[in-house]
Amino acid sequence: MPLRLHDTATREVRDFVPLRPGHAGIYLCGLTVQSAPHVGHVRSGVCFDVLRRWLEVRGHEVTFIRNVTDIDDKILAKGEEQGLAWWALTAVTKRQLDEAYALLNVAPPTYEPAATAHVPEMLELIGELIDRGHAYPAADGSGDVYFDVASWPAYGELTRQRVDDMEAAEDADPRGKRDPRDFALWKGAKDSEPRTASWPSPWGRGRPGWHIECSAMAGKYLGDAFDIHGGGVDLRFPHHENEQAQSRAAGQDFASYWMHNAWITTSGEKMSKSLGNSLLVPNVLERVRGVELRYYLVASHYRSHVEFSFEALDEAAAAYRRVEGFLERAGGTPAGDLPDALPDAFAIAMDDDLGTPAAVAVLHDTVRAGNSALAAGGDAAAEATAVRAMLGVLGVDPDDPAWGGRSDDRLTGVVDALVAGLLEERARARADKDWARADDIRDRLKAAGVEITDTPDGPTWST
RNA sequence: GGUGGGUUGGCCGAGAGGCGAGGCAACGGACUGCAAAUCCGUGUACACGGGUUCAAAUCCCGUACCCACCUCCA
Repeated sequence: MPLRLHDTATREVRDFVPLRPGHAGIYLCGLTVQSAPHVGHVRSGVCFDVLRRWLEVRGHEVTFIRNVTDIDDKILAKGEEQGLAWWALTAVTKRQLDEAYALLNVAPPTYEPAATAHVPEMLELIGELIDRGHAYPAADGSGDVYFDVASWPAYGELTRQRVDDMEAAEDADPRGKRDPRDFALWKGAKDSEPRTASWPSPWGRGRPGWHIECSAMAGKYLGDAFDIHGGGVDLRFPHHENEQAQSRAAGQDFASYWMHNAWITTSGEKMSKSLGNSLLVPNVLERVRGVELRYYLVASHYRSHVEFSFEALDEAAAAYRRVEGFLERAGGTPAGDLPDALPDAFAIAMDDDLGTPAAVAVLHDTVRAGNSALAAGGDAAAEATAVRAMLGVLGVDPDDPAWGGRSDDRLTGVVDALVAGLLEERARARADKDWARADDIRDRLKAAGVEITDTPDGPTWST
């Protein structure tokens, strides 16, 4: 059963055939580091982290590149607004982003190139496009360089749009463009902009356009042809269309597969800063743990719209705790990840364009089977191992050190001793049939966040 | 105007011609001193109107509503 992935370019789910057997190269458009990340931003990171994990299970060595856009109009504007140097703003925002990814157990990419560190590569690519007749410096002396859309007949193929049908942007400033649809490869510096935000080029000082960054960096780290290019759906046009046009016009094959994750909306609308701070990752994590948020994201398909709600988030957290509860009851499992322990149905679901919802259903089926075995007095080691293997693929294994593990062993020891004392007291009360006293102890522990579970082998507790 | 996606039970969320994914919640039963946890059981859901078919949530036609992109937004 081959792994099949949905390719936006062909609009179908097709077999994944890597350019080099046993290897997969992925380029994911990262974020523009101009503001703190919200839940929607990290969904992309989580979706492609799951893809990466699954490719690895399937025996591929994965080279995963995720860029950082650290120079653009908004960054300059925001920096000025906040009285910060633009590069100071991006440094702070980048740290927030790293933290958000870490809180959701999104593995760091193989390499994370920053746009500002790759200006020479971009200039080289722009020069190549000019030489080939697909780009031109603006005639108005602005120092801008544009891609010549009319010179590339395939333009529009990724999103299947005809150039003539496209609505020209109303606010498009034609400046030195030959056609309003031509887009900037290089933007000449303006006097109002800080000098640190421009670099020398054959066309005068300036800075790169957005699209050229990704073409240059993907080419540098993955080569002229690579397997998968990913990002959010909104990037299909113009960003990805433009990237593909540039790279192919420069003679590169570029991506074999295009994968796009869907949105998270709130109140039916796209998440944005105007909706307030409530959905920033650190704020959401005041309500649920990182692993629970990640479970919520992974439980729906990456190409499906998710309407974010705290109610749904709470439900997901409850479902996840059920799984955790099973693992605790089942006792320990052998260490290490065990792809061999993955149920077939789980693998089939994942092979079908990362069918995480069906995969999660298998997870729950296995948990129920394990719980049944335990309820019947048997052992559930096989189920527990399978569950942990599945959770590992989804990046939500509770024992993954990424979640921080036991916060403080000494403290845990202290609490354990205190709770043990109270449980002994309760056991005496129960033996005396002093139910009021027994229940009082249980209620007080519960109020403190300690849940008591009576088992045939005596009570256990968890937080 | 062009392009793409959607509308599934109280809620979330899969599926894509026949066999009721899974979760959360609810109700009944088992277990328990009572609970909790767990197990067992309980649902004739697929926007609307037509059509095709032995069979439609799934295909076709039409309608309504929603969303995204065509602006340097994951």
